[in-house]
Amino acid sequence: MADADGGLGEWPAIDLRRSPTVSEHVESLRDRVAAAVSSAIGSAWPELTDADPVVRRSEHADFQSNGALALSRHVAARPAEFAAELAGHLGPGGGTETELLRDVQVSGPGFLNLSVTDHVLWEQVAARLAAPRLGVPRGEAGRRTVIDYSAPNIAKDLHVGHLRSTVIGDSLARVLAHLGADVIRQNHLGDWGTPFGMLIQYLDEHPDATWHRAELADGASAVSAPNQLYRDARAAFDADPEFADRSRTRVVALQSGDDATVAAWRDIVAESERGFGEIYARLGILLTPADSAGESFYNSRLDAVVRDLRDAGLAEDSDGAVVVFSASATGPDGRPIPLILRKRDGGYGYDTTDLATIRYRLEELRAGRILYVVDARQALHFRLVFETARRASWLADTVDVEHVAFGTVLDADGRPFRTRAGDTVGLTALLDAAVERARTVVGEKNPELDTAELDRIAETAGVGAVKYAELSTSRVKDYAFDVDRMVSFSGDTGVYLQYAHTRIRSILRGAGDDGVSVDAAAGMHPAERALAIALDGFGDALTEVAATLEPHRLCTYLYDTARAFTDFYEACPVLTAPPPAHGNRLALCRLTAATLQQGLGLLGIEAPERM
RNA sequence: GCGCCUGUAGCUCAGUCGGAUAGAGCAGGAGCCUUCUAAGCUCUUGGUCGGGGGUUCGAGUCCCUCCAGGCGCACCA
Repeated sequence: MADADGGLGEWPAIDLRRSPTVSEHVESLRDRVAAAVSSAIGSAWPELTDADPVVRRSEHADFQSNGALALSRHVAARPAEFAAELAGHLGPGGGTETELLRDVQVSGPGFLNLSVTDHVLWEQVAARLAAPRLGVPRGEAGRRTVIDYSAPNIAKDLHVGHLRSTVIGDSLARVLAHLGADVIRQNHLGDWGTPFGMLIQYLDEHPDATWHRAELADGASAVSAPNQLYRDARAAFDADPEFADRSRTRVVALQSGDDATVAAWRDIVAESERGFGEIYARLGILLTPADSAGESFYNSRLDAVVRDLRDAGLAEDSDGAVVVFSASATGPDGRPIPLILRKRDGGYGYDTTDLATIRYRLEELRAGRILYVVDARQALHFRLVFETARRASWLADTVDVEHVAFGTVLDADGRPFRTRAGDTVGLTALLDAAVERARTVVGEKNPELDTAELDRIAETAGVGAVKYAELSTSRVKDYAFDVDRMVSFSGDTGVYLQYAHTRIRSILRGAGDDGVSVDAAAGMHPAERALAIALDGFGDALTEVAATLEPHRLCTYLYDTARAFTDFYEACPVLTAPPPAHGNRLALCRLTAATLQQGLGLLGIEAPERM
């Protein structure tokens, strides 16, 4: 399993013909080019100092600046004239950037096509290989970030509906931590409420029920055992009104702290958490019981939430309940929508609990950023919770609180998976199907693998395929759950990335342990250029993920990079190349392998040595 | 009724404060393994970017409006 930092190993020291300054942060070429253009704009038009030069990757050159199109009007020039003037302050024959830029061309209505020198590209490759963490900036350093994700219900199986929150939240935790954030993971378990009366009462009346993992026969799924208990108890609850009454009495006993009842509750929670732990381990999810802060954790804080909102004048009595009416949202009757702090029967619901979570994370965890990775259908709920927290002055403008929403998982018929209904696809069954498929494919492609390694690779590929399928599409859209597509191993899939990585490792094994020497004076094949430029953008991609909280941008980046490598692989022999191409290409291989391994690691996906 | 989200190739999806002929994958068609792993590569077929207005040098992207679908809106969480 990859560690929190993506599992990047040690790399041999490299020998540089022309040694650049080795620093932890290697500024990306895009940023360097942008700085050069910005500087040229400032020297040509002092009033435009600090204007955005709008430097992007380009199909027509290495980069392009679109700044002239928008900026020219500020100095009463035509865009093309502006661009031509700007070009004169850049590049060969112009300014002082001959080292960075080899070509500057005005094109179209005022685009500035910018190409960097081979020299500076090789230097970037060498610098990233030499730098810790591939030179990625620590842009999130010092920011304490709480991430709430996964949140399964005790005594129920994790199913496909939990997959998005779990996988997306985990990847965000990894990316933000890698960029230096102080990440605190929170697993908001559904570990409290009326179902527990039913479960505990059922156990009390059926002492012979076998639901602990230790009691199960070999081969039975320990994960499902508490779920079976839940189904049995539910069936009894629905069929027997007297049992239902006894269950309700049991809920009261739990809430009032009855020793035997609480002990039974703890037992059920602990057993379920062990089951979750098995799935998390298999999926490579970082969550541990230490990250659990479920509904029960907030019990002792709920009274204070109600009291303080009352004292603040925000809460009021309504129909026997205590509520806070929204200042911005209205319901079908035209009246403000309430958050229900205390129900008419005196109980608390999830409105109160989530107010307690945000308060705890602000006041006790001292968070600077709080992320709730939760289904998009909860959007209004979180809007009201955040609004109330602001009105109560718990939440200041300096803290970033976001509902990281994701679309609903639909079944093959386009209907949402129901949490409460049975017959959802369990995660274990899904993973087993993916791994089985992978086992077949791996066995065909690579028959000489022994059984143990075949099993290991199939697990890595199958689990990776499922996770990549969840991560590679944009968050907010609903999506149809399709097992066949998920375990498909061709095209834009996790397996493609893993496979690209293994091809590189194969080359590196063939090269032995030689140190890599980069000759920055050497020329570059077009495929080498494209690969080097792609590799240089790793930090930019990660920074974008941290800002947008969209891991699919990292997937897109890695796929593009793997494709660039594949082009290079087809066009540029490595082991048989003469110097200096041999060393330079080996350096590209090393950096690509490291970038893919690191990037996959930040998605929570392993990068195996062989497949 | 109000609010939020979505609408891009047959299917699944990308599309970077608005940028150059709208890109991938899958599926369909034609090729490529004496050469570092063919889970790959090359070529090819396929588009009124839901419709209509507007903003400007330029709109899939921003604004307005309509259409279609999904979700949410008091005591389940």
